[in-house]
Amino acid sequence: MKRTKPKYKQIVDAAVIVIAENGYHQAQVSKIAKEAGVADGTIYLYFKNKEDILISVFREKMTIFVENVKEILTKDLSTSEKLGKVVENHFRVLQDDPHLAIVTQLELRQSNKDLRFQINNVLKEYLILLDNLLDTGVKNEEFAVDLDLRLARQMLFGTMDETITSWVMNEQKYDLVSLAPKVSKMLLHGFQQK
Amino acid sequence: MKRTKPKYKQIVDAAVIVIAENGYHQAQVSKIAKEAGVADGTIYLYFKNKEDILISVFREKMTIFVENVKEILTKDLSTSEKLGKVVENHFRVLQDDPHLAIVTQLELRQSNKDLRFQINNVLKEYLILLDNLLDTGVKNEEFAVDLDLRLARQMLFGTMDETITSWVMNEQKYDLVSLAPKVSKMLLHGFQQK
Amino acid sequence: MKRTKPKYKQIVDAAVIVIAENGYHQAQVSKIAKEAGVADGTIYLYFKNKEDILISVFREKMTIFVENVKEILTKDLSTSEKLGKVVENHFRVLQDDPHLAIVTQLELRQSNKDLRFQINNVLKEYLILLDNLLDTGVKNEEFAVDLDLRLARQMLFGTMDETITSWVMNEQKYDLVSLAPKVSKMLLHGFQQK
Amino acid sequence: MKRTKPKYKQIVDAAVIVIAENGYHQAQVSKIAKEAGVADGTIYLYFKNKEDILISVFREKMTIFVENVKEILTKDLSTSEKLGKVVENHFRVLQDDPHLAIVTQLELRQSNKDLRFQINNVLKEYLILLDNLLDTGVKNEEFAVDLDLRLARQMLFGTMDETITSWVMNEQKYDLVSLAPKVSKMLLHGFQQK
DNA sequence: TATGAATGAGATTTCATTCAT
DNA sequence: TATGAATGAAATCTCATTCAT
Repeated sequence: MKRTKPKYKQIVDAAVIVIAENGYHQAQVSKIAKEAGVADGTIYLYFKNKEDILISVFREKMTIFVENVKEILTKDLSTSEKLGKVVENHFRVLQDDPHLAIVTQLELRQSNKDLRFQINNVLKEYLILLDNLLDTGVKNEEFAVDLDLRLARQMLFGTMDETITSWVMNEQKYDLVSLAPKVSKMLLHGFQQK
Repeated sequence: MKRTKPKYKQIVDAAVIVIAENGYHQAQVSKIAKEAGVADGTIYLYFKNKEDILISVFREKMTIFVENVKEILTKDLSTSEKLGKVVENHFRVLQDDPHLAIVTQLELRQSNKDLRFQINNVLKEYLILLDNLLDTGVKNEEFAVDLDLRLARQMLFGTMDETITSWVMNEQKYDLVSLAPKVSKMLLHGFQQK
Repeated sequence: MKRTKPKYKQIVDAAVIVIAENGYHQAQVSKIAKEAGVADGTIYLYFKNKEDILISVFREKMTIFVENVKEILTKDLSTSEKLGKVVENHFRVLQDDPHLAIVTQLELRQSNKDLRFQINNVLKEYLILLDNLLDTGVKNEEFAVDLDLRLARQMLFGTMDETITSWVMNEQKYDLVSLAPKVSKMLLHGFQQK
Repeated sequence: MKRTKPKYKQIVDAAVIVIAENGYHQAQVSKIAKEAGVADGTIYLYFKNKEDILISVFREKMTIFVENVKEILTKDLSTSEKLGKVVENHFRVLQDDPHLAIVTQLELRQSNKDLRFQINNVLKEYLILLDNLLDTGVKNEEFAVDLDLRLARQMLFGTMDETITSWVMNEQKYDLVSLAPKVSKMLLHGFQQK
């Protein structure tokens, strides 16, 4: 279960491609192995089972979101500006990796409850960062003092998620990132409630 | 493929129960048949295949949402007030039918891409009503004139959806309907953008 | 799990043939199904899993031994004569069904500990009958009064088992049943210990 | 394929431990290698394949039995007394090495027919010694003149084997060696048939 | 000699769907 | 209409063995 060796990364990347191109239920281990250029059995030197591959895909890729957002949060910007950057980042990461967008928005949701539970655990770290951001906005009075943090975060995440899913289901035909400012603007107005 | 005979409804209702109680992947046709009190083969006199049962579940239940929203839209209320009623209705219908909430928010999402595309088609009628509502709000200047209708609707639906999913994943432990006013308030501020 | 329908018996009989001809580890479910003239899946309408087929083979066939011995025990014969008949019966049943002999003496012993534990449970009924026979012989003073029943039964069963296994490993080349009198005679002398 | 180097013995001993503790089917080559403190690949410098390890286990351990029996046969004792010593030796060797008892009586019997045929070949040397002993007993008229040597040996070995297997399956809870005199006595009466 | 990462063949079981009755 | 026994395709994972170092 070495998570640093290049072969580990090879397999994770192969999994994203195979799932995106074949769909969750047609992403057999043998297909992933072939795409990664290894034998079927080799997969099991790096992953406990198939579910472990999928959760790893999500964990590895989620890192990008989390790292980026962490960096944004350290910047010398207003909370509103930071929120704008967060939305833009979320859209950009997925627009830049169309395979990943399909996997996170459509395919990985077909997983069973167990796997989704694990995915949610990974997601939690990201959601906490969003919570922190919103909390800061309330504290420094950029957002309404009586803002319900949980609802606000659900609005933030739900809006981004639905926007991206629609974009993916429309076959990524339009430019997602360019919608970020409008989305941020609406969300900010919602949070400001002056 | 008679959709009026009582047995048709029996099977749809059985499907909701079986899926809610066993989960999507454990909802075998034979279980649904047993719950409905018919033989496995009988299912296929009323439904083309398993997918057809699931899409029917969604279609039948969606009717409630659509009927309620249509009625709300005919009322003599401001667009903002109507939007509040729509959010409350969405929350109330699912709070009143916990099985249905589990099925729509968690279980049916595990279906494959094909089925989800079909579900989205059924959903479209509901989304169009939301679009109409938002459009009216823009036209009568309750909402910002430059509101991007599609994004606004994605924010509206995405927020409601994420809020309900969180509630279901928290085992429906708190009162969902009582959150509706706060959610509406945030959304309205977002749409007004004065 | 119908154990009376003809298909159940068909599958058990097919299993004996397939195991005898291919060996335990080459007796795939699909081979058994083919030999029985049913689809692979049909097996699972009658058996919980593969292990259940194998234990059923043993249980069904063991019945013959048990029935025969029970009948012998009711006869109006001396204990020594009954013991002779028991040995002869044991040899005859296996000589008459060469496939079964291979399965019980060689193939089924390759099963894992779990299955062997279950097989031993089935065997126990037969061993108890042997115990009863020996006990009667002690009580009516045909056998030594200080005979250790457990050891005596282990000698009885162990001798029969080893004799048959040797015969099977010699490809059943000689007449097994004709050896029964000599075997009984030795055993009886052992038990009598005058 | 050096059978003298210490690593060869290391591996054989490791195999006995691993099989006894994990069972035949859970005794993977990698486990044996680990227990022996060598790399998986190293095994194949000393053994042709896995089967070769197992047969070697049997061959190495069988030596103890054979040596002991050979020594007994040279002693200045009656055939009956020698037979008593042989039974006692057989019981004692296995009682003194509980791992070995489990391996020979339960685990190695799960091997496939091929391996068991090879094991029987190794066993043959031991069985020939038993044959010789019995033959001497006939020649010097301690045993019945018309004793069927093969059957007598099958009774001797089968009885010992069944007795030990029962003891192992009863988790070696009672003293096996102390049963030897009773077992010998029964066998001797069987062979004497006066 | 020794290593251990990589290989890849192979089989049980599930379950949507059919069809003879 | 209704039944339910029968079908059969399809995929994860293990582990003995190899071979480059």
